[in-house]
Amino acid sequence: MPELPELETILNKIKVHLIDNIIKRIIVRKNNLRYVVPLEIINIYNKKILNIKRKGKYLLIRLNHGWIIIHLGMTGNLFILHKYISPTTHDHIDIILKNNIILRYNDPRRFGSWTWIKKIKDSNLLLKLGIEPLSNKLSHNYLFKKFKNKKTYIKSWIMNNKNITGIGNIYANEILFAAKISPQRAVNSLTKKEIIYLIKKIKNILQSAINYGGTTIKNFLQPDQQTKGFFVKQLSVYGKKDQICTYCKHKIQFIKINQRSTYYCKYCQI
DNA sequence: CCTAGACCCTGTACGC
DNA sequence: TGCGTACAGGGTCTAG
Repeated sequence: MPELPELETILNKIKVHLIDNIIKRIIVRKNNLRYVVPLEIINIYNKKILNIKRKGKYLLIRLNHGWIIIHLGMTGNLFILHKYISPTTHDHIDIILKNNIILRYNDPRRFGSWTWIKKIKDSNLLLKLGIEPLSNKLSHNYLFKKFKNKKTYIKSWIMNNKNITGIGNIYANEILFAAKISPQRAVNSLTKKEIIYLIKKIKNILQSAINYGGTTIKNFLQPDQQTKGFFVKQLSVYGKKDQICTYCKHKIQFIKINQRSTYYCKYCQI
């Protein structure tokens, strides 16, 4: 489910409730997520939250003795509750805050993870991550160097978090449509002009999706547990197999690339 | 190093 | 309506 724009939306909505607040305790109802939830998290009592930020698709909650690292996997969601509500089947973790606000983690498929690290530089998960797509590090020079002699499909490449963090399947499809580049192009075949245009579209699409509060296909809801992500109305190709391309009126194609659903227009995307 | 494929888990949508 | 199957926004691990 959640890619960079959804994570950014969640972060912006929850941080006002978390920063400088005190975690009274953490209730873990189910600890077998992608990784077993560690005791360092279960045993947190009366600790102040110093900061919270996003890196790629991870949320990093800073306490004075370490960091809680949250990944939402495919179906994870975080909600702010202003009063206690009985948990439902997949409400696996509650962070109980001092003023009885609760940050609740729901994740039906349990592909998400809650891990603990003492220092960022100790974290294998975080150190392997590539550059932030909305930062200045995403430049023509960077991509040109990385693309050299590589035949990887461009879609696989931009979705690989070791290259660029935060771009998942929905936005990879949308970005390549906007950039007019076929998802099956080998990265070393892209021209300078195409790379520059691609970078522009990566930034445009992600920023626009953040502005719309993310994309709700199935179950993504913003932390108020009611608001959906309205970027879904802006989608051009994702989920639109056999529908008509708005530019050329041909049908949107559907193929699989590395087992992931891929939608594109074979006339607009070269 | 790289890539493809299996796998983790539950919910749903669809065809018969 | 009920059942079986395929598929879903993520990432890791293994084999080749």
